[in-house]
Amino acid sequence: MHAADSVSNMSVRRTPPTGEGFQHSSIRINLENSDLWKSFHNVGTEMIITKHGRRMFPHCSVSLSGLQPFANYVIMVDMIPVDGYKYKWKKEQWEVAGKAEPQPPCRTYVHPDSPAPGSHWLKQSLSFLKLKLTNNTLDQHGHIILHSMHRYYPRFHVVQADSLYTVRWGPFQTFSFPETTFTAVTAYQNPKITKLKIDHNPFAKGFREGGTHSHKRCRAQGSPSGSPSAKKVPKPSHESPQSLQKMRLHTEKGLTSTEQSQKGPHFSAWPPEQDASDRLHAEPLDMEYDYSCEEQMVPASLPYNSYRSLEYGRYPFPTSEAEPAQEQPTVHPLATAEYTAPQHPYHHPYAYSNTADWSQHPLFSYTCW
DNA sequence: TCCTCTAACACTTTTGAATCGC
DNA sequence: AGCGATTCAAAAGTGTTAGAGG
Repeated sequence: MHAADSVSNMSVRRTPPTGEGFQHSSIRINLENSDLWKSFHNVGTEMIITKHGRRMFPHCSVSLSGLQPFANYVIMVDMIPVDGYKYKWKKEQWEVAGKAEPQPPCRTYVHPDSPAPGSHWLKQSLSFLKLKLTNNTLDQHGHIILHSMHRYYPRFHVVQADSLYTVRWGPFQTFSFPETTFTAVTAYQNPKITKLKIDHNPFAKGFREGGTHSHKRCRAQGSPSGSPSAKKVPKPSHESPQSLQKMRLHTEKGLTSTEQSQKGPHFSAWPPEQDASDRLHAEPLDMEYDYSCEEQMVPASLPYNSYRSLEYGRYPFPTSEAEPAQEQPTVHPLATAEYTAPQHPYHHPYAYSNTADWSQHPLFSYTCW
């Protein structure tokens, strides 16, 4: 594993630059194992989802900086559909197979250490190893529910809050990484992904190293991925420190997708807004390219809005929340004038009356409660 | 026929309790 | 008595496969 030496870094352009209500204005988030993610992304990351829940591999691991040491934070992750399509694996590539299924209940995984002071989060990287994905829409274990053959990306939320119950009042920031996009599957489709997983995932050693029944069986039956002594996949040449440094950090707060696309070529591909035909294959992350991570605004998650907008509409934002942040330092940043996406109004779920309701909200599931 | 999903399999890793020594 | 290191068994996790089901 090369987690420590590979970091995808993300900075946050805070708005406004001053104001006590935005104390975490310099929050930065790094994807710890970004090299591994990129290796998978270059092939077309697939994540197994099962009825009882399956961990992600690679798993989400990030490090934070810029937090206030004595302020409490809650760190959360949810999964956002990349687009409105479902896919199928055909002739060694992904093809669009129609419109996406209606979105399952949206759940958020809360990091088990939450809430914790900034000093705690700054000490070491955060691992979301225990986050599990399921295709069971009736799941009661709090796993994140996804549709098979659909594409998603994880979204990280850093919320300044003293408890899970005050999260809804805390200012928060949202981050995502382009290389973490994946296709949810119930069985691996791309043999290259299988090979990568076997090479990197310690739990798959039994399949990597020879001598086991499974391997002999796989090999005897000509499984394309069942090679017990699978060769180590050479590290992509683009993983040099120099190329990593080229990954300019960029976050755009309060930009519409159109505005984002005008900021640079990489924004046309992230957040995922492009035509599905552009994404049929794995999207190699060209390191020479100014590929970057940006803050993925919660309300700007357009692919999800068709599903969520109705829900948000049920919980109108208090009028006072829409005041400029400078005047109301404690107001939610997404409700500030800086947030210019009126066509996709984001309403903080003030009106959620219980955790069951919250669990259906992207930021308020009971996953880890 | 094709595609997707599930359960079982054999193996490794992780976890936590028990034990030991200082 | 308290603490840390070590050991060991159980639990949890892995990808592959055959077969079921739509």
